[in-house]
Amino acid sequence: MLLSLDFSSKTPIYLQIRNQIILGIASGELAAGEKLPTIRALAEQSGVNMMTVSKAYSTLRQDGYITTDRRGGTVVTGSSGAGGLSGHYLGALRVIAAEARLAGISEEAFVDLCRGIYNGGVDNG
Amino acid sequence: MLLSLDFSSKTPIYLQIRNQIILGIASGELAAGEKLPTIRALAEQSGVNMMTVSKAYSTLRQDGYITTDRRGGTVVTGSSGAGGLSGHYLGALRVIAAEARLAGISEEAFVDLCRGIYNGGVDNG
Amino acid sequence: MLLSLDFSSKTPIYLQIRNQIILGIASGELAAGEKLPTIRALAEQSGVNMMTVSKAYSTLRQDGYITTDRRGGTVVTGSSGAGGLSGHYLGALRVIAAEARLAGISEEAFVDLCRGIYNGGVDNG
Amino acid sequence: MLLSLDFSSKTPIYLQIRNQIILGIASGELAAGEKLPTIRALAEQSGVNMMTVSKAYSTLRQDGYITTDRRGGTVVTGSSGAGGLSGHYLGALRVIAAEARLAGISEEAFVDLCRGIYNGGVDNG
DNA sequence: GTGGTCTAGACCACA
DNA sequence: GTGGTCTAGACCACG
Repeated sequence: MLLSLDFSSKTPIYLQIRNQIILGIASGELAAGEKLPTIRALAEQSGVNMMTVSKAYSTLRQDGYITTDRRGGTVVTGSSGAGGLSGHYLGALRVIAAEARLAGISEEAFVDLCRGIYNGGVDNG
Repeated sequence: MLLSLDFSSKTPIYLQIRNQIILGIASGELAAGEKLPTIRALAEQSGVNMMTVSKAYSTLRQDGYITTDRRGGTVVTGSSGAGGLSGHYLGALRVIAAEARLAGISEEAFVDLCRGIYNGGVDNG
Repeated sequence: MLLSLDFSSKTPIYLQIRNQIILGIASGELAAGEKLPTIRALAEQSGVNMMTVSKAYSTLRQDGYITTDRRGGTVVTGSSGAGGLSGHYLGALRVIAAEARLAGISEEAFVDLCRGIYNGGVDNG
Repeated sequence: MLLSLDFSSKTPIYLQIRNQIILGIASGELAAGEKLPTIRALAEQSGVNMMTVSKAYSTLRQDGYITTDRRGGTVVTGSSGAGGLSGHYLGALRVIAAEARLAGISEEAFVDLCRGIYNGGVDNG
């Protein structure tokens, strides 16, 4: 599991870490029960501060994607407890769909794109 | 075209304005050629700073959704110049799809959701 | 609204801030809609770091006690969205009740204590 | 007396052990004079480090709930030496009551809850 | 001027 | 050795 961070991106680093870990879990690259690197290790390996990684882990923990065992170590849970997409994501989807429409993407093309992405296709992170 | 802004939202106000205008265009509520309110008018009506509206209009202009003619009028173009979704949106879609998967949403449910949203269903903005 | 922090306490400073603000809201000292001090102001006034106050505000925001208006300022919401006490608090109550029993406090004395505290009595923070 | 420990809980393991033993004493499951398992036995049975159990026993001993005789046996005392709730617990109660208020729990509901918990009701540990 | 984010250190409780 | 917490600075997006 290697992270590729864009330090000049507008999305905060801790969110980039969070997102890539979620993608890793969804793609199966990170199996449920698997141990994540320690905060220190991931921070050094990625060239960011411990607290940044810590914040990423905190949000993942809050959303139920990972749990930290007090005896040391952070482990992948495998699924959020939620039963549906949050309203925030629905709003984002709505805007994306609108932009797609205006960019001339047909309904079928858009739906195919969504299906492909759901199945892990459409490479590059 | 009434804007509903959430001042306690995590998304910046100027982006909320931008997004809602894009949604308005995509839904047909704002027709191509239609004139948008002046910055001052929209700012007053919405209770936000003029700079904020200005920034929203700027990004819309940059993306080709609106144009400003010499006399200062702002009109809807009707479609972005882009031929596809920007990489930023692809990344967002990828994360949304991953979260959906982990929330237990099946491929078909997700695709149906995307189709519904593309067609303007799934209410509330 | 003055905070009294115990820097040698075992409970983290950000939690002490959080707790005292919750107590302030419940006691009515902080009315719903009232503006809280800025992070910087509270940090300086209390002699702690900005990030510590920031963390306190973040947790309060997550629990629905306050909201931050993007136009600047943090405002008291007045009530958490929750409908009941979290399991964590139930566990804590259980231990407290057990300790009270073993300390020789009778059922009525304990219940009276709880009632008094609910009504804001039993002074000192 | 079986311990159920949550290694992903925010409360330290040694405190979970301590709390459950106190609950056991208060509920009568652990009678005064009864012998507790050795540190080693409890550690092995629970899958935690001996140091952790040792720390739990130490705090219990400090608070007067158990005593250790010369031969190493640890027995239940049956009541803390204290005559009232410690200030720490009063503070915790105050916060819990405030949160309950803000969560919309009425005085009577809260008092009933406290009474029920004092009497050992409201299941699950 | 506001909050959000990040850094480079540091200390401490826990196990 | 692990995560949690804190500090004293700093930069940036937003409004």
